[in-house]
Amino acid sequence: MVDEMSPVPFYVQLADALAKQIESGKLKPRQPLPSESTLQQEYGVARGTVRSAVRLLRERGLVVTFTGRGTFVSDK
Amino acid sequence: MVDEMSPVPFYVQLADALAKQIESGKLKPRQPLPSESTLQQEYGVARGTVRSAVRLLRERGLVVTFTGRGTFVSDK
DNA sequence: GGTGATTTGTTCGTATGTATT
DNA sequence: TAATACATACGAACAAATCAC
Repeated sequence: MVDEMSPVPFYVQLADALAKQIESGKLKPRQPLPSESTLQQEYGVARGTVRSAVRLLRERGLVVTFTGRGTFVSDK
Repeated sequence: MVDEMSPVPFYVQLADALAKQIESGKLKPRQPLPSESTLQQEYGVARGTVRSAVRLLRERGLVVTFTGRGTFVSDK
């Protein structure tokens, strides 16, 4: 879930949470992230918020996304 | 782009620019306007500003808007 | 090959909050 | 106070690509 009281935007909180899972090895290279719909439900946010978070991860080079397939942890 | 120094609000400048393209025939009846997101980037303004501009055009009967599809130049 | 479900991509609709003028 | 402008966040509809069967 996301911290409603934090001044940090939800999409940044979510991006940070996912980045942590990637850096800790919980999500490994080439492995898929949960789908947008799954992340929506797990974190209790709207799809647009999930997409903003994933966009950040993409901009940081942590993940790559393919239409119709999903988003995957980048190779290092 | 929009003129930061002008006393005219951004959304009015943008509406005028689009109206000009419609009246000049550069944007023809039934043709779609650029999306809100495209106009944001092209003119360097926020989405709310784009929406205010398009609202003006709608009030003038120059365009019609459909959810999930876009905004189109009105038939005359 | 075909159909339906899943997943991401794109678009507009709406509401709230903040800052500035 | 009111108008402008930006950012965030929700929802809805539709499209394109892929997958499962």
